[in-house]
Amino acid sequence: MLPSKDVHDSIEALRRSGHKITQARREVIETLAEGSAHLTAPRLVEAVQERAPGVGRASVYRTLELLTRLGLVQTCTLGGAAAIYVLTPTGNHHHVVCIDCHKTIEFDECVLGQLEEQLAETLGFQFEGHLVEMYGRCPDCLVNHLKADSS
Amino acid sequence: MLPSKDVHDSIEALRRSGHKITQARREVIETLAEGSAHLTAPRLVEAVQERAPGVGRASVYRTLELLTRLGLVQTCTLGGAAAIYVLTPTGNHHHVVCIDCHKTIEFDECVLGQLEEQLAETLGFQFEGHLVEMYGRCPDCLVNHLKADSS
DNA sequence: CTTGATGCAAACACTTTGCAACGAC
DNA sequence: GTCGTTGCAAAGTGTTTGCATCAAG
Repeated sequence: MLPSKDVHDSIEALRRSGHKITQARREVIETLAEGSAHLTAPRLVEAVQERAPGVGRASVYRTLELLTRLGLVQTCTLGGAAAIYVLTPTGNHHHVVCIDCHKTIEFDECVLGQLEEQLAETLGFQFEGHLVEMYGRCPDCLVNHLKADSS
Repeated sequence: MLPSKDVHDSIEALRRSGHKITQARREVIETLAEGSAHLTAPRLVEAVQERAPGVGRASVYRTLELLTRLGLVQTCTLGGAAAIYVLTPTGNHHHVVCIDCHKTIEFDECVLGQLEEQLAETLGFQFEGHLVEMYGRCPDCLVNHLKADSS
């Protein structure tokens, strides 16, 4: 996998905010960027240590905390109870999640610009990003669900 | 506090899906409904046990799992790492969160109807609800942030 | 060099599970 | 009376912290 734009942007942002670019941080960022992973913290630890066995659990947690604080990573739940970490240097993220099989699809269409303007005016907020999760049933699970209902 | 519509609706949904209405479940639902609480699981346990000292930790967790599975409760993160449980019998929830002081505001305006239709057509999903979180700085924190920048 | 960051291990916190007893229906 | 549900305590995971060492700038 080529070093993605997200990886580069995140590292630049880290540098600009006065933090050191260490191997541990680089590995965490690259792992997050890989195949738009939807990883919980424990699974991220696993994945990072697979690429770089030397990196400690604690560093992964500390890096997540840092990236989250800097706004480079967003957390979401995809309907579950565990936080999932997503690299989002742009600040925005949009998911469609199947409530039965938990399949997750990302999309880009964003209709929130107007809402953002409106809320900025009403509340005086200055927005930096947003997260949208849409819950429903995918075509496959929809069929099974309807079957189960009519039994 | 009057028994809210959300409480009533949730209990009815529980009953309809064939589950018993126990005191533990009632307490969890009422606690979630109270003052539109934004509680993590451990804080929910505390809050429930304050009203009803007899209710066990495990029952709170089991009730959360059940309510989530039935779609009566949604989880979100408000930008943090811990899941927060929100009673949403309607399936939808919208937050504005300050990334500095974590103040949270709920709003109702929803511009996602059109997007929902569009995605339903493209992906074949049937949607049951959605979650929106908008991250930014509240007016107070915005002032402090700009001050800090120019120092 | 300096100082922030790291890895480790231990402490701490959170969540799940097995099971006998209970209470909603 | 039945069987789903409960509370408890113990087991199992996940997360944080203190500290000596290391390496990025």
